[in-house]
Amino acid sequence: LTKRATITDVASKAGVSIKTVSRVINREPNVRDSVRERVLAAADELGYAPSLSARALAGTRSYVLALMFDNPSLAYVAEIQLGALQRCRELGYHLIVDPIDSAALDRESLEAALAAARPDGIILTPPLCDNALALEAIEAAGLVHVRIAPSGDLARGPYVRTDDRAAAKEMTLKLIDMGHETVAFVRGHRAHGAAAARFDGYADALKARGLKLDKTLVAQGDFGFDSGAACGEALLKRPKPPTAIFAANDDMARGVLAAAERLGLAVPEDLSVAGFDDTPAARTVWPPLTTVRQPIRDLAAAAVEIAVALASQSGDVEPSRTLDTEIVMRASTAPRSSRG
Amino acid sequence: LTKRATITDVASKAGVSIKTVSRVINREPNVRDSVRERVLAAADELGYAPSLSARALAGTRSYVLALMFDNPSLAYVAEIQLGALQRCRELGYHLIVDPIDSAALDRESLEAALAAARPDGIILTPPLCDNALALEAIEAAGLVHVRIAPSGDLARGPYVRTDDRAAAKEMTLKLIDMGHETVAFVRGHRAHGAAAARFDGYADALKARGLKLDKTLVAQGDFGFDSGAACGEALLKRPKPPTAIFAANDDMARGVLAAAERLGLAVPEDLSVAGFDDTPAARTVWPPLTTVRQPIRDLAAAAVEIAVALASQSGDVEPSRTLDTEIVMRASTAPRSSRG
DNA sequence: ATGAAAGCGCTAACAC
DNA sequence: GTGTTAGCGCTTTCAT
Repeated sequence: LTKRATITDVASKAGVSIKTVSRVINREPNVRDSVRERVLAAADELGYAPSLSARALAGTRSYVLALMFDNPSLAYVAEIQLGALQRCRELGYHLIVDPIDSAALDRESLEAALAAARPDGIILTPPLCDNALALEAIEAAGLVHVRIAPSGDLARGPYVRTDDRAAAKEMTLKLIDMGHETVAFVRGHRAHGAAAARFDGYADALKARGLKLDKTLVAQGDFGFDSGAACGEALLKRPKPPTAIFAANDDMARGVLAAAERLGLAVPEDLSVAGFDDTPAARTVWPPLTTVRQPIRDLAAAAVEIAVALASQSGDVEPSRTLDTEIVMRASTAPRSSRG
Repeated sequence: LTKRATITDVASKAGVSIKTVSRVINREPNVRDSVRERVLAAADELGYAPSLSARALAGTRSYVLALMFDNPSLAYVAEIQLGALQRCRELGYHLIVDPIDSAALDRESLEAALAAARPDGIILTPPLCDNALALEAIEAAGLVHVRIAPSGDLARGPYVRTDDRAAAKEMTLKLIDMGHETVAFVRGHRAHGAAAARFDGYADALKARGLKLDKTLVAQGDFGFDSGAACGEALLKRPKPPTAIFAANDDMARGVLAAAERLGLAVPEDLSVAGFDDTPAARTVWPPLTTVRQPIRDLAAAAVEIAVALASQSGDVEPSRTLDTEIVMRASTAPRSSRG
């Protein structure tokens, strides 16, 4: 491994002082264009890349962002990571990932985790982003933090999210407009903010079409596959079963699919099933699930952008953003048939 | 954010020089026990944690390990990460995760990725750990690397793995000993080394029970769900269909399950299905899959241990390890019934 | 608009 | 067994 070029190498090659190189690298003002170009050329030729360690040691920033999560969904976390990582690279930042055991969460271990890598900012995924203890510790440490898809308390600080309520409304409307008069809903975990928003969207849609909310058509799940199966079975065993079931996430929708199968119902001929999230499993299950796709990577990338901007205090960024979702129609839904 | 304690603070508090503190922190010899304890106590009281940046800048180690992967299975990568992260923390190391687009892999981008964060060592997951280009670049950079579950070329360098061949043999034996005379096999992707090992294990088992390998009972898949479904259908449509199908991974086993369902076969009454990997989906599919569990976290943790030991040249470590697998019996397999 | 000098917190090399 | 000194590559502060 050949030794890496340093700021001194670049400076002498460009015939300037290291401070000038520093200015150029950090996009600071007060450098003549001609000098700037010369420095840039020298840096490029030498393959110069500033040393993170030296920068962190000398300066106030660490050029590190931490992604903290306790999300049980591996697929979700993996997508978040990918999106965050990519934008971090583009911005010259490093990302450390920090799985948190929220069951054993205490102030001390949190502070230890924060102290370990002195990040410039923290990205929080749900449901950790709604954890009071975590938020308090981070705020007390005075660290920049950006929440991804927080449940509520939007005023508390920067966040990025999608409009789950609007998306759930749109999906429900699609089902109704396919001719399904009875669209049942399987709610998500009570503690999870997205669960409430998605249910509200379902209710919005019924209202918009002049249908009234039938509480016996709403089952309480917990976002897990098993709860979806149980809720699905309960709903389908009713005297007048629904012809469409909209579950608040894909895992529960897969559970509904399993229940339908056990009861000998054909999907989508006898029953339409829709999910939410567009997890990888939504595509591989049979029939493939109609669902709502969230731009998970984009959410993470946006969170990184905001965190970096906030940490470097570079001008004013919009500290929060709401991104669009997309409905993905697949084979698990169909217009209501005469059989249904 | 209150300023962090430095080595100087600890030194003055303990009444020694900073070098002595350094010795204690780095577990170097030549410190009296009484002094060591005094230093440790002072460090503890001050909440001292050495600055990564300063260490990296001054020393030869960076205290950073890189986890490079291009594995399409999010669940696998997530497990690997968890295991690696945990051990890294215990060893005072940091982990940076580095998703690689192996389709667009070239020497230049690889070197850039390696240069970006000057890690002390690299952990490679399959199939990246078998990528000649990647290995060459890393070796050329003179970096310590540990491969997780490499296909072959075990002499090339340190690795950790499980004995897939032995595990597949064991699973096949279980199926045979349940009374299944015709156990079919769905092979994994040709380029993936584990695929070959698992098939070999299947063949070993047949041989061990004096059965001869019937090539028409072996289907070629690619580790994907769809290939499993296709292979399953082909196998089950044979004049004399197998009563058990062992797929080389869970995704394909789920495909086989889907095929059986479409053909109206009950699992496990008409057909036993087994997979490999114990992915989360193996538990949530219906019926839950009998499969082989790999100690993925342990593999990652072992890889980290080896990498750190190698990077710090601390004594001699066994540079490679083979960990045990475990067979998980679930409802997708049953003794051969009269119906089968 | 540019530069000189002083550290940041630690390890390395050598004293004692 | 313990301490001293000189950097590592950068940012910061203050001159010019």
